[in-house]
Amino acid sequence: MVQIPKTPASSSPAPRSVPTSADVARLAGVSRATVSYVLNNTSTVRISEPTRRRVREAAEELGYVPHAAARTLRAGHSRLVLMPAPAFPVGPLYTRFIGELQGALGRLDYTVVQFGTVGLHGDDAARAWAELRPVAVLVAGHELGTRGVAVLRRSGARAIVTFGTEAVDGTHALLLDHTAVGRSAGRHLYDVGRRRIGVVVPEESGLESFSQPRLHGVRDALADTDATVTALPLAYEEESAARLAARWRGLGLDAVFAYNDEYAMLLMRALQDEGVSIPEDTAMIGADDLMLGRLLRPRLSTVHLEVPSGRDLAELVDRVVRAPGRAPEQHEILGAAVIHRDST
Amino acid sequence: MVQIPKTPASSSPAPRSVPTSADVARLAGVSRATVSYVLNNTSTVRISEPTRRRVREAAEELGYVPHAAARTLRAGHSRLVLMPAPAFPVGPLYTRFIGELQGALGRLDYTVVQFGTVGLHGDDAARAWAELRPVAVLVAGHELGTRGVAVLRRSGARAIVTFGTEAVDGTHALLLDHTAVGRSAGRHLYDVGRRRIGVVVPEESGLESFSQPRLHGVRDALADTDATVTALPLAYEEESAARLAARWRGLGLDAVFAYNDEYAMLLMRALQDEGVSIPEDTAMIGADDLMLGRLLRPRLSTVHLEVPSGRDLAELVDRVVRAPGRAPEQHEILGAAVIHRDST
DNA sequence: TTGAAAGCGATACCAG
DNA sequence: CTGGTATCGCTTTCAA
Repeated sequence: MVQIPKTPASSSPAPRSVPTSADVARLAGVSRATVSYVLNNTSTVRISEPTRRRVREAAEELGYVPHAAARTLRAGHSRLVLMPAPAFPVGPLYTRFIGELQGALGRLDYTVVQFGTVGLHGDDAARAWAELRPVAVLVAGHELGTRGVAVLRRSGARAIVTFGTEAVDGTHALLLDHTAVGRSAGRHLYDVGRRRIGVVVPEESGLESFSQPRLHGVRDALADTDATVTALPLAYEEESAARLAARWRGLGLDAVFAYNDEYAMLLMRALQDEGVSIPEDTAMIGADDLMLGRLLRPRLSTVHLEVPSGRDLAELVDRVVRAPGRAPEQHEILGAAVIHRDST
Repeated sequence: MVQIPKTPASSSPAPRSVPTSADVARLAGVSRATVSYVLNNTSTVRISEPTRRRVREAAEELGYVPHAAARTLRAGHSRLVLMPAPAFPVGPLYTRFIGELQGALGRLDYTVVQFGTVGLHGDDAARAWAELRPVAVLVAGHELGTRGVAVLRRSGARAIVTFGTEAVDGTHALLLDHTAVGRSAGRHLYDVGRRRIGVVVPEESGLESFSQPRLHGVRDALADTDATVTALPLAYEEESAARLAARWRGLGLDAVFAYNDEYAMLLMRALQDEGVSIPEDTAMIGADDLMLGRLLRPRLSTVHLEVPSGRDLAELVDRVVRAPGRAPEQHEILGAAVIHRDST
């Protein structure tokens, strides 16, 4: 790591103690109850305008900030919507989705928080989340067992929304059926006349839940045809791609679905370095519709994923929180559309 | 958005009420105090082994999960380390950093949480964070004014660590001096014999705090030379790059620092499509040392950023939390090293 | 070695 | 319209 010289700067100000609503009440000359009424705009009770002003001014002057833990304790539940922080680099798609979700839920007065999950797994993770008594949890289905769901439910979570390839019992499930991605890719390659089709399967761990369904989707799409499907393990490194490219002609493939655009770029480079021409010798399609696909030559065909907007999910969460008795729903939310460019 | 058909599934289990430590005590036949002692491994008090077991079994059987809010309220502070969730796509570098940080702080028994910040700014954001009474806050310096710092301090935050281009008063500052990146790039281009140097400045908002220092760094490095520096506004879109490439020959540049590897890829493509050859006509260098740079042809020279590991930062946070009286420190943490490949 | 009880801060009854 | 006050779940003294 980079050197860290130590440079003392200005000294910190005297850390006065944290003002509470009692302090505000004292300064405003009212009771704590009144402070609470005013600051929460409680409508069931009428407070005179001068009193309101005095309270607000006192709060302002003291720099009063309500104590979320106290409120949570009293209320029995927080306004926290918990989701795990992603453990891998996320693309613009996901970032935008999260941003929308947070914005929308924020407007509905929830607090969205991404929980650091490194080192915690299964039921331990569920317990750690439950300690915060979140009102809702959004989580990948495979991170949550039946026990985890029970723990969260019992700890007061009103909405548990899972996403992944299969529904988790007792939760609202958003099904991301990646076989659809593979099916689209497979069908497209078949339609452009290819019959010996390779499918890149990343060797990086953590990607299996995407890569396997994508592979199976291709198999699915080509099951009743004369086409063959070959799985091609590939690590996200130049050497791995070079090795695969070196034995490419021996494989006798005329098309490849490269898992996604990034793996496609890696493999395209290696193949071109080997003198394999795309799309003439081998057609190639990626997935995710990243900018970089448009910057490759030939321009990369890709499978564009359609996911719901963060706003839609926010609405679902709010609906479930407010009607917690509702039976869990399952939503198929992953759409796939081929974007045909020059590489196929 | 994708269609969402509704498919009811199994009904949810009976939502029993949340077990508290009192329930555990009752089941184990001990007092609540004893439960607390056992579950927290309090060392100042000795509990018999059989009692410990009874308590633990009771907790297990009830699925007891402690209530973080109650604990926080009692303790006067949480173990929460708060940082804003990034509002833009982050690369592998940042993801790894966050992962390490969370892991390391988790091992020190802190809970790292990324706070959804969309729609909140300045003092409002600081107040929202303060409500959670975090023990530490990690935040980009420009998101936090003097008032924000005061609010957080007063609400009990023991460590406030800012990162950014300049120190924020009253906080421990991690200085990410991006001028160093520009300086490295500028010096390198000069060293390989280039004199008319362009610097890409992204038009996307939110990137100014990186792009401006990088630009100034180049100016800095070339201040006392015969080289010229030209700022080149560029949006991350193909058309914008095409427009820039179209007037490239008129600009008469023999080198360009492309802000980072992604903008470099965008511009390289556009220039090559215009028939500008790299590095002969124009040398190009990126930054961030992404995988994609190695996949371009020519392979992209780049500025590799050296940032501290998440572990180092975790250690700093822990140290500051435990010795809150300490004067704020300023650390220069950004190292920059040129990786010379084929594009310069 | 264990238990009783105070109290953290905010809220929502119920009296006045 | 406003003020006491009990309450949420947990930790931690102090007594037994």
